[in-house]
Amino acid sequence: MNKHAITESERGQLLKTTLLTGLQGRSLQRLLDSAIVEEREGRSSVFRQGENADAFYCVLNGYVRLFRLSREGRHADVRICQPGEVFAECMIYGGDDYTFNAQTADTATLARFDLGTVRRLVEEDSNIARSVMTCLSQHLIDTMHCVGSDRLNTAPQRVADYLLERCPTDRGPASVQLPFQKNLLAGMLGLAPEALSRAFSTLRPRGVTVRGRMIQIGDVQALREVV
Amino acid sequence: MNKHAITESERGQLLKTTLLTGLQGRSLQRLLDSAIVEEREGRSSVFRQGENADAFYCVLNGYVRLFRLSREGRHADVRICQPGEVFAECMIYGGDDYTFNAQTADTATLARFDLGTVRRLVEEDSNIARSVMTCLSQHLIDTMHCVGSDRLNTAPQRVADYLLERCPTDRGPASVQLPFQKNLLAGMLGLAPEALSRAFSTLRPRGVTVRGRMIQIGDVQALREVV
DNA sequence: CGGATACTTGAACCTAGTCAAGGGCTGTGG
DNA sequence: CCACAGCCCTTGACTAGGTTCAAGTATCCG
Repeated sequence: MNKHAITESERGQLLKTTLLTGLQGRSLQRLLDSAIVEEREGRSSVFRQGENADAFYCVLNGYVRLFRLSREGRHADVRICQPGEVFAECMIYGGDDYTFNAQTADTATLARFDLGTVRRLVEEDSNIARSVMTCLSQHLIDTMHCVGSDRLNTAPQRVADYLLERCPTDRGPASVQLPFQKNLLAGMLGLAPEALSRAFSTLRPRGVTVRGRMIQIGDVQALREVV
Repeated sequence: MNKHAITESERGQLLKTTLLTGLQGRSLQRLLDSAIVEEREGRSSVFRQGENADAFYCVLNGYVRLFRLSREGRHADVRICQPGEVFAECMIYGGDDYTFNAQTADTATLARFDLGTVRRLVEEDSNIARSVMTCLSQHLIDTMHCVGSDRLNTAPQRVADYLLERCPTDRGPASVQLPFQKNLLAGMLGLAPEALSRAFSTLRPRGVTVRGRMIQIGDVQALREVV
């Protein structure tokens, strides 16, 4: 792992993230100054469940899986973090130890924020506090949505949802380019890779064709009926 | 529904909640002053998904189901809120509309906090901001835990988890009194009521006996093996 | 071109949901 | 005090959806 201060281009990427996008001026500068950039290999552990929490992160490049392990060693993804997303910011005010594991999926670039430092900034600067609250709120809403979706929707419905959310158009044909391996998409939707494959097969009669990471949708309207 | 200002005994209950427990003095007083108490019938809707969000709540008495509906009308609980718990505080900084439904399970007493008022308090008072962040963080952690648990554990494992968390002892026999109907417990664990019944049956050979809301555990150690 | 990795497909199994019927508790009214 | 109605919970039978294991195919990368 390679650590360094923030470069100009990384600064640009950070500005687009949920955490920093509402900030300006001095607040922005203070938070940026507290970050360190880490280059990481694929499948490197960022932190483990039960470890003492000392930092949270923002993904600049690549993907990070947040997951839990059962005692028999089975593994379930809880969230897949994409570039621009923040994770483990719940540890700022959420207890001493990480409650899940984080691992890079591929080579990834992360901005690391020290928890102690950010706690101090949050106390002093209400703009930063607001950014953290916005971030937490959005994650909570998304995660509650995930619970509901897991409990209500079948695999093909979840896949259709995912495609429709990323669909540029409302009607007619469209295509969606997956930004990562199907493996990650499966984890994101709470499915085994095989189940994802089968879900795509189920959607084929509805006009969904898959070639590698490129998904063609015959008719967006028709796909909406599946959900 | 019956609305009124906070009585002395309700004030005492509120002080024990996640939101207020870290506050004192002026911060506490300001937040308390902004609340209104509502007495509600069983199965009364507190708010609906898609409605404009204008308040969040704290449960003083009774239980509240947070749930989502599928388009075919099926229903999935996302969280069951108990006395002392706050819900929908994610709407303070989380978007304009409620993203789920809230309904009382039985007659319930709720403290209602106006979102606009609390937003102002949060901006002005960093203690209140910290309380909100703590609350959001804990909910996010709990909800992520829920996703992981849904994806990793079977029904009997989830039931065993629930019992063990509420178990007064580490070893030997114990008993747990359910604070509500099994119906609610089923929703909390993401199960149909029938599945909860069957889960209890599965645990019977492991020394778990059920009579009404009273659950007897023969040996806590043995039950831990199930998980 | 070769090897590794990711993806797909098939088959057997298993968990949980659904529908339907029966048991048990509670509260009400005769 | 007993009978009955209503509700909640349990149980059974069936079904659908997903997991697991295993084998085969495609794809990527050296």
